[in-house]
Amino acid sequence: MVGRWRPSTIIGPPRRSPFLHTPPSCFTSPPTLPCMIRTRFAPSPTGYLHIGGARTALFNWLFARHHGGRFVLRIEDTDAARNTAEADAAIVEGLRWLGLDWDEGPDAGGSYGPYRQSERRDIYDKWFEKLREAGRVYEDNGTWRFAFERRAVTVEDLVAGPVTMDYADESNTPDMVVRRRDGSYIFHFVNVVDDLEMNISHVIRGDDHLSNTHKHVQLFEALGAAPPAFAHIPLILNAEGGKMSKRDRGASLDTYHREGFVPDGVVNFLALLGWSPKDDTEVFSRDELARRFSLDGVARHAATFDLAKCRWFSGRHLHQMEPGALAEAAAPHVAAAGVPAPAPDVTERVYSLLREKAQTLSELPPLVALFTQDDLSPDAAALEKASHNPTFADTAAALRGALERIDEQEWGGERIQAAIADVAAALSTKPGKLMFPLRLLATGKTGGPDLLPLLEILGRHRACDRLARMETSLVSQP
RNA sequence: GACCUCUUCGUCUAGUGGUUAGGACUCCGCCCUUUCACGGCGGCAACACGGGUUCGAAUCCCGUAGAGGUCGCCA
Repeated sequence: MVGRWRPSTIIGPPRRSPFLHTPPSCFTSPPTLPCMIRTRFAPSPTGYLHIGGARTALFNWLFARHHGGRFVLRIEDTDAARNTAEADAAIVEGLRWLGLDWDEGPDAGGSYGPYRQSERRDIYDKWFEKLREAGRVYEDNGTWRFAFERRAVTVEDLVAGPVTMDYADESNTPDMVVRRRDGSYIFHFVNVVDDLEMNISHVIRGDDHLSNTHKHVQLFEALGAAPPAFAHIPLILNAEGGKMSKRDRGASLDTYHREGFVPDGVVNFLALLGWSPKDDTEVFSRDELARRFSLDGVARHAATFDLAKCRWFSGRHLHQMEPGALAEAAAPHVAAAGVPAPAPDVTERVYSLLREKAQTLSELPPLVALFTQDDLSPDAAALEKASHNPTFADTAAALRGALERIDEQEWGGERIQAAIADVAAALSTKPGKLMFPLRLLATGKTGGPDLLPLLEILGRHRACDRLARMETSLVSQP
């Protein structure tokens, strides 16, 4: 495809063509080596990391990692009025939680810093002077406007393809303010200067910047630089098909953190929201995504956010977690729910039993409670099941009696199973028929982890104690 | 309003002139099972609309409608 960027073909100096932007240039030498891919995520700290921003960051990260390039974090905090340190932290925390590590940034250093726009004033002044010397800006009521070339400009977008804007039509494209009365600079200018100064090779950003790109290309040209390659990724829409706003559930990334979504699952979900591997594979690790990611697979159309599917991806990744890692990840949620953590010696067993029962970490506390809380009371469904079983009282008594007769030293899955078989024989029924009543007695729930291992982990004393208490609650029903 | 972009099951998507339009989530049914899940099998469900081009169009062209974006001393 014309204008598509091919690493192997980029070997000489940048091509200069003021009105047809052909991406990208390779600034580095020696020219025989493929040029360094450098992408950046440039959020404005507004108090939270938006789900769309998170995906933009992800795509930039995936592209850089795929090509062995560098991923840069740059904070666009030129609007002092609404930027705060806390807002700054929210973005960093969000990216860390997703596992998107950056090679250069405010806290990571790098040779293109500083990485906060509020600290780059001198750099902007320098480039603005260059613009003035070139006669491309003029003063207007105290501000400084950039004079566009009044011609058609075509951007070869790596996702959208060629997009032409006719700058001869001034009504749509008035010369833009680049410098405010107070001497500060506006977004378009600082954004271009920073991408230029930081040697960004590929600008991967939201579709909402597609129309801005023609302005940026003109700015790059006026600054005497070859523009980077551009790739505009489609926006994320809310469940109603409208633009995702901060009011929408799930718009802020920390929601997923708080609600116990597994970060790998969220990454997987986000990657497939607008990008396709072009086959039927759905579940990817972060590394697999990086290996397979390509701008060719990025869709042109916006995608509607579906929380249920995100939950499913979380579940798929949760099911694959090692019990120890799962325990660690679940611990804060378990603690927050006021549920005691399992004893260290049984932690891995507990979590390997619970692993496939949950899709998110926040579903785990009530399941962990089955192992660590003895003052459980039967839920409504359990009460109903027991009350509808005319022989429940007899069965319960027999089961409790049989388990109580097991010697402390012999307590274990096999011995319990034998006891159940004895009761089954005495009651002329099948052992399998007794499992459900026993579950009701042991947990007060109609569902849950494997019963025998659960009883084994509980130990004879706690198990029998529960049986007795639960029998009272379940049998004394009207 | 002008300009730019988009439009395949409810949702995420595959599909680049010839397919029974495929997969996934959700939902429903069955199987597995000591329960709940997991898993397996099956089902419901889509080419926005109208014109062309073509032997043949989801795929190419034109138009219409709808949606989104840009047009700020916000980013």
